[in-house]
Amino acid sequence: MRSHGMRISAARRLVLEALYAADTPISAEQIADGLSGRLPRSDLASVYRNLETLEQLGLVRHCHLGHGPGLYKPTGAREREYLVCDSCHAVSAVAPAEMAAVRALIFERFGYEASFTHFPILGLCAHCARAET
Amino acid sequence: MRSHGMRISAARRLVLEALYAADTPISAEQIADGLSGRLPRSDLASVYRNLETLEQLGLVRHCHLGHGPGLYKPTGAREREYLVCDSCHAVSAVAPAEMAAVRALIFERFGYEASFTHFPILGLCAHCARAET
DNA sequence: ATACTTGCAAATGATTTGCCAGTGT
DNA sequence: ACACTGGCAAATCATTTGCAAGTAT
Repeated sequence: MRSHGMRISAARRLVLEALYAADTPISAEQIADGLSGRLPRSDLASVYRNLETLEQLGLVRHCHLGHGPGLYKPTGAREREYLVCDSCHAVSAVAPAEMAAVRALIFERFGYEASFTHFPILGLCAHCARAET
Repeated sequence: MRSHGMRISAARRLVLEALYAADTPISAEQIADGLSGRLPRSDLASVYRNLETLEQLGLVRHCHLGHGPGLYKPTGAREREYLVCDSCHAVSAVAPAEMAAVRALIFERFGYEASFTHFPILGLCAHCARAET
């Protein structure tokens, strides 16, 4: 982080601590709220500014799993691809390896190097598909 | 439309005309602007209200192809699934049949009945992948 | 006649920007 | 010292809601 000419401040550290403390992607507001009291709160505008900076450095990414606010997560080993149910809105996070065959097929058919880390695959989950009929 | 107990008004007709006149999904604002003068303009709030009503009746759908506003399109025969390039933001619209194998593989692996009509498949298109190196 | 609709204004939610005081290096 | 940051307020963008006046049936 310092290696990018970036300074280390309390607010900055808190953003990263919140992201690493959470086990799912979280919103800027959750970070500013200190994860409901588990960490000190900080200013929402600064959180957004820091998230943007950290994202440009490649330390953070965000995704959109539905119609709510953007959700942020740290980059690195824990990378996940998402499936979200249209009906019950349940989120399934899978390791990229599990998605390899799907990505390969998309590449073969369309020439796209796809990833489902930003936008999820939307669809009916098995449970809701059964319930629909 | 009338069959759902819905009244036919000028504003309502304009929303549908705009959607059918466009050959790609368009934003509520483009509709309210009368497609840059090609149709009469109308009130943005009413456009949103009508889009919501029409969507509940299943006559209209919306999608999110990137970070801009939601984009609306009429339902029916012209249904398309989308791929969007992360780098150049080009949008490819493909007929559902072309995506059948991908959807089948996702179903087999994850039990999801996926569709890429609301959120697109994001990835690097062939051209940008080559350029990135 | 009556309930559904519109248009305008104001509210809301998410995110960004301006500015000046504070602080890391 | 100096440029980089934080906090607070205000601006912006997309969308929703309240309400009085207008209109389809």
